[in-house]
Amino acid sequence: MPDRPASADLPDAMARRAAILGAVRAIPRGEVRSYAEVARAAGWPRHARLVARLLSESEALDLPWHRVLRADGCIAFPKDSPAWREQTRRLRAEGVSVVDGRARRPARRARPEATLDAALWGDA
DNA sequence: ATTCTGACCGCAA
DNA sequence: GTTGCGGCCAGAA
Repeated sequence: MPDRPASADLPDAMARRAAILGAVRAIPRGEVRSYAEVARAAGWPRHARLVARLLSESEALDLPWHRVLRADGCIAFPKDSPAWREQTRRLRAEGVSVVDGRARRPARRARPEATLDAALWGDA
């Protein structure tokens, strides 16, 4: 059974693409994910870079691309670039706290009684 | 085939 | 907290 020349893995590529775009669409408003998290959720760990590539291509596709950030919480674009500003704007519009191009995660507060022991063993 | 590049990551220091 | 570096994957030259 001959030929299926060079691109036997084209279907594979399509599957990855579909899964990844779906994973991006699944990010709820007001939340953010890293490229690697999206890749994992899509079932293709180690493909964080592919996520970035697909997002850059699918500009026309109406995706919540702005909810995807680097693993350190920073916007992936160069600081102060047009895209950088746009992403900041969109995130803030959804209630995400962005400081200097970086999304702040909900900070855990350390009240006196909220100690490690309290968390583990209960303080009641 | 080899090399370069990119909206990246994890981990050691 | 930060930086550096090797690792990773896919497309273009």
